[in-house]
Amino acid sequence: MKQIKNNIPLSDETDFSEDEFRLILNARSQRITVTRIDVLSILKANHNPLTISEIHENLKNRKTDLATVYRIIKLFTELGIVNEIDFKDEFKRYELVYDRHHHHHIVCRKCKKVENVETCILEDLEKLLGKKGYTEITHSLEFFGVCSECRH
Amino acid sequence: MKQIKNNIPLSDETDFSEDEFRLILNARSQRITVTRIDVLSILKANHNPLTISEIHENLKNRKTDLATVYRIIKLFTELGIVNEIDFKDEFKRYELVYDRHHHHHIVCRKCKKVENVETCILEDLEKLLGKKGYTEITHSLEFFGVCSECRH
DNA sequence: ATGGATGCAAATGATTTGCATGAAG
DNA sequence: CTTCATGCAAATCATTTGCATCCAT
Repeated sequence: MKQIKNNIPLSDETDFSEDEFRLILNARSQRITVTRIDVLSILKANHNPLTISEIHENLKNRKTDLATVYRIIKLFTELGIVNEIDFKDEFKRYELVYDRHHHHHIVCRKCKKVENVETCILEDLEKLLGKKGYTEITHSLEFFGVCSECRH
Repeated sequence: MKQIKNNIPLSDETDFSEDEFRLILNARSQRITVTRIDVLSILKANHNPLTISEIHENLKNRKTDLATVYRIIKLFTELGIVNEIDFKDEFKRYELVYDRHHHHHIVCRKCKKVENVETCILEDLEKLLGKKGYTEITHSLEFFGVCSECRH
């Protein structure tokens, strides 16, 4: 499923508004449910990549099944609402596509703290790959290190 | 386990020689077995990231258990002989650290062909992160696209 | 009303582990 | 001969799926 976000009028906010979210779901005939809105809120409240079980824990005031979280996150990923991030962990993490601009992460190897890295020197590289004949190029980039607090 | 490759005299080849391999294993009191040497050869013969089961298939003239392949690859990764690569697939892939210089990949989304991307504009970025207080910084970078043969 | 979303339980599939045996040093 | 690597089978664990029920439209 292709991202459709670009076909939807976007607000000036850096976050998805709930209205925008509703538009995206409607455009794909996806129902707006309490659980889906809850997951959106959790992602909005945590500007950090979350694992499936972290999202699930945040939902546990209401009784939501893990399978449902998997299904919702899969849907959100297909709709371009969420980015899947691999930190070479055992778990995938998911982050709201809350910035309209691309960014990356640096993860502390010890405390697992995540900070954003805003940059796009990679655009040139993608152009280079375009010349090699590739189309629809995307990339994923993660940094790993030990943060100042963890370095004793 | 830290990479120890830097403590070992390196040949001028771009590939690990078998001697070098033996030195690395010896330095860590790891035994040199037929299966381990076979896995090394398979990785040397395929300068493309391989999945565990691809490695296993290459071994199936001799009867090697999948669990053994997992164990060997885990060891090789810890020894710095092999890099683990995530292509947002369902499978992890492993590639011999055959170049002494860092490189990345571009993967065709359709035929899964892998090409190397030689570059290191990222060194500047790592310096930047160093100023932020991070140490022991590494990164992982993958590109995804559709190659010219797959674009009809 | 009707089809899609969810809960529940069972299945799947990659990866790991315990244990007995065989091979490397 | 002693320790560690391997084969085998079972366990583990994240993720997926089938089905009945519930809820959004």
